[in-house]
Amino acid sequence: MRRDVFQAIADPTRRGIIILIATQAMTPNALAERFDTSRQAISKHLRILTECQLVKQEQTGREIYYHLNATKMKEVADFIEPFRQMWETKFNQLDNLLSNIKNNKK
Amino acid sequence: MRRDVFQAIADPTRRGIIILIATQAMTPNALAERFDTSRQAISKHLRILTECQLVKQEQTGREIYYHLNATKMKEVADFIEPFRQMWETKFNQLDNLLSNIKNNKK
DNA sequence: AACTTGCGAAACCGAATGGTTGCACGTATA
DNA sequence: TATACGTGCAACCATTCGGTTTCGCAAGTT
Repeated sequence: MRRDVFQAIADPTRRGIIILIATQAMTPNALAERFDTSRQAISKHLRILTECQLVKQEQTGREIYYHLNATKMKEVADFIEPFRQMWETKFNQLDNLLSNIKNNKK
Repeated sequence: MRRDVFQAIADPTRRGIIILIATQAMTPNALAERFDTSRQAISKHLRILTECQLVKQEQTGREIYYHLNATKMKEVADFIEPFRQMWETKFNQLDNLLSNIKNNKK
């Protein structure tokens, strides 16, 4: 099935998985211990993350280590980035407002 | 209902709405003309965007203009940002690899 | 060879999603 | 006042989602 990165990160458990494997690759069993769900449920999340290429598999023996493919995260960053100016200039406007109030009080 | 920004941007139509109203506030009717769905469907999307505070309403007469609240987008940026180094250093490694090959050929 | 371990896939289930149609209500206009 | 317009809301529907339980299979272990 055609998967979408935005849909993949919509689920909080999947965001948790992403954060966990960012620093170190992990197996489904190891991941399942960190969440309050079954291994199979984690496996389904990993399937979704794999389908949209947010995650890569690396099999060693009967264990499968899941790595993060951070490059794919760039798609989200590209969507967000155009709006960065908007919220940062908003803070600047607030700063200006505050400094104006400060100057008036003098 | 408790809404989540990540879930809000998971839908492509909602991302389209966000992009459209980023530059200029728009009414539901005006938005509906830009998509291949009914006005009511757009209205439901706007409700979801409003509930997670990605969007603000401004009523003038019988028209309601929807503005983007870009500040809320920062929540997504905060999640993405820690991974930026990972994909950027990956590009750097590729650059190093390429320059090494180039040097060896000399 | 028999057993255990780690894993994915399939079947099933309740809840949520995204869409539609029909309606109600306030606001402008004739 | 009667009519048209802009909008949100409720009811309904097919599909998807996230979870569980059960199973099959390959890889180690005894």
